[in-house]
Amino acid sequence: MPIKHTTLDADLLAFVDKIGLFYEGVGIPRISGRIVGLLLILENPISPEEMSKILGVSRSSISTNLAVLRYHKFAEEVRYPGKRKEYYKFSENALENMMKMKLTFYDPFRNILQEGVEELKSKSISEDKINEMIKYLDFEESHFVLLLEEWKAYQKNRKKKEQI
Amino acid sequence: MPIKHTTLDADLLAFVDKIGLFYEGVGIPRISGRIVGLLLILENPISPEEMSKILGVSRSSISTNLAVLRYHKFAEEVRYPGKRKEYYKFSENALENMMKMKLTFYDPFRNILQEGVEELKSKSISEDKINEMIKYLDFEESHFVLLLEEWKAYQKNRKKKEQI
DNA sequence: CTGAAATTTCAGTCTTGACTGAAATTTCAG
DNA sequence: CTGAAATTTCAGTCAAGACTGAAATTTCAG
Repeated sequence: MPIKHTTLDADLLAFVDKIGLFYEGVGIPRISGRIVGLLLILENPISPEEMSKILGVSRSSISTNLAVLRYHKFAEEVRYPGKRKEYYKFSENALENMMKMKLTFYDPFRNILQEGVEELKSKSISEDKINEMIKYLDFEESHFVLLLEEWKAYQKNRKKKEQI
Repeated sequence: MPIKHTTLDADLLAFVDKIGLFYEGVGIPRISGRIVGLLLILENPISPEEMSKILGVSRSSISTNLAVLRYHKFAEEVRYPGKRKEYYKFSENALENMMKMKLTFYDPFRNILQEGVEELKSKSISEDKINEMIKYLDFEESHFVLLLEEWKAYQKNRKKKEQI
């Protein structure tokens, strides 16, 4: 049975808003950030309807922002049998998904550089700076692969400990 | 003596524009991206005046965009004695600087989370998701430190080879 | 199946911030 | 020092996109 969330303590709301501001500064809609903040502090899943009320934001805006959070696997849907409403929680593997996103973040950029170097060989351009950048991106990607592995291992280990 | 850059082959301009579009997609002004592209392919430093002409962008816009590229140590000023103009090149340590930026990128976010967990202890919030996120950020940062070290070592080694 | 309850979509508004041109300021060659 | 040549700043314009409310669509409890 889902829990009802009606309002939020001013301090908690402030916390949620700070996260929203950070998101905005990084070019991600502020409401997305505020939803993330909300999901972070709440123990139980919350419905879009409730988010709308707590954050003072239109229901439709919640809907579109949830769509992208869902798409990036940051927020996860939860359903309760007998209830028609959707509920959301902070995704189980949100952090792992976050890392995976970063892993492929520069792929399009790398493609541009790679194609550039290949197609523009004839022209009188300086290739070395571009090649160095490609090298750097590969370097970074390979490290993210390692980071991802280690994080997963760390998580697995941590969950084992919790069970004891 | 600086070299004059007047126009750019259509293909090269297309390459430069693609980089601009990637930047825009990531929330960075497109012109910044186009300047970076320009600096990447050119062998020799270029003046803001020339950038303005080649990119078809107002002189003032070049100026403000250069200011942020300079601030982030992506572009580097070059002066020629006897010439009043400034010239710019892709910064020598641009990639290293890029990495350093990433290293501190999440610091403000981490602070928000940390303060949140401390100040909001009394309230009935779920701390574990926040703590896990902090853990993740620390994890990522420590890996970036390693990455930075390795990149510097790689660079040093590469430069030694070149000298031979 | 049905229709009430919910979510999503979409056209329109509003806000933010990128870009421009003109004015102010700075920088040096002479 | 001087002033011409360059850069920077700033007010104003414009465009992109975040947010809203209403309409369309989807989803299930009954």
